[in-house]
Amino acid sequence: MKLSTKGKYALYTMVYLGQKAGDGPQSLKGITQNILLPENYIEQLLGSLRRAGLVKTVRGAQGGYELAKSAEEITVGDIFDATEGKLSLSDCIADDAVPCPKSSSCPTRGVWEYLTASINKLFNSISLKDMLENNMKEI
Amino acid sequence: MKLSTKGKYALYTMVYLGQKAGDGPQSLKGITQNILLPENYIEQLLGSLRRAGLVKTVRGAQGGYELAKSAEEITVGDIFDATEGKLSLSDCIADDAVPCPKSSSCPTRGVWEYLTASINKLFNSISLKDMLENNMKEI
DNA sequence: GTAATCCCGATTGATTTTGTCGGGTTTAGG
DNA sequence: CCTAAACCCGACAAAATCAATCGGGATTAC
Repeated sequence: MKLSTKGKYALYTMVYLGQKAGDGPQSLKGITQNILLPENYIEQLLGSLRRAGLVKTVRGAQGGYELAKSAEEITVGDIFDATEGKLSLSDCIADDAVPCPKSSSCPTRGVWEYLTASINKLFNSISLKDMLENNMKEI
Repeated sequence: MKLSTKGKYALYTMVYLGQKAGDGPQSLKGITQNILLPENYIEQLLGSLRRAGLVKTVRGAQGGYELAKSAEEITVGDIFDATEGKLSLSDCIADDAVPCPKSSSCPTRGVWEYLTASINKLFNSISLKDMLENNMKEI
């Protein structure tokens, strides 16, 4: 079980924007020169983050990206959802899943639901602020 | 973020073997006719489960697969580890990772460690017995 | 007007996933 | 001993996904 690089890169990007919060919009070029990741790829991720309402953009010259809300209001779960798509351990409980014919009797269904809920709760319990302050130990 | 079908199929298979515990070895053909998954593919997964010490096999005619230990002693984490490989949200903290040059200052490192530990704990907290008895609610 | 910058869809190469296949080995039962 | 049932295993292949790359369009500060 792995996370794709999207979630990982998006987290790096958001941490960087968090560090620069209040300093005005950060250009894509500036961001990627700092976090050392492919410019065009990060651009795509920033698009997802924008559409999810996590960053806002200023277009045109001197434009760039910045956090759309405070670091307390953004969670790891928000960032993963925006870039990796909703957590889905088993299709049978995904939002758009066709109902499985044996769903009522399936002995693993409860497990998927429980695991999905637990992991989502975990992801949503960590804010960008926690990361910036390196608060992981006490959570 | 998704689990591959390996972990999912392996869970189905193990639940089936748990239901048949005590009834002697179950043939691959019998297993897959019940859980309705591709025979040759499940065979591969059973190989991984065997090498991980979760199932044991009886070779030759009338042979088959059965749990190698009691359902209490097998966890979801064991099954996922055996079939999907160790949980790895970020390479930088994997066992075989080359140490990242900026590891000490990386603000996301703590997050990966915390998330990985939490999810592993979650996976290890659910036994095959819990699944068989549908005990998820109370965990 | 122009350069800086974001926006976005299409395409591509690499990798991983999800199987399939063929033959080898083991063993119960007659 | 023979045979059929069954596991074992490595190689192969199709499909899907990932990780970018690219080219051009739209917006705006100066």
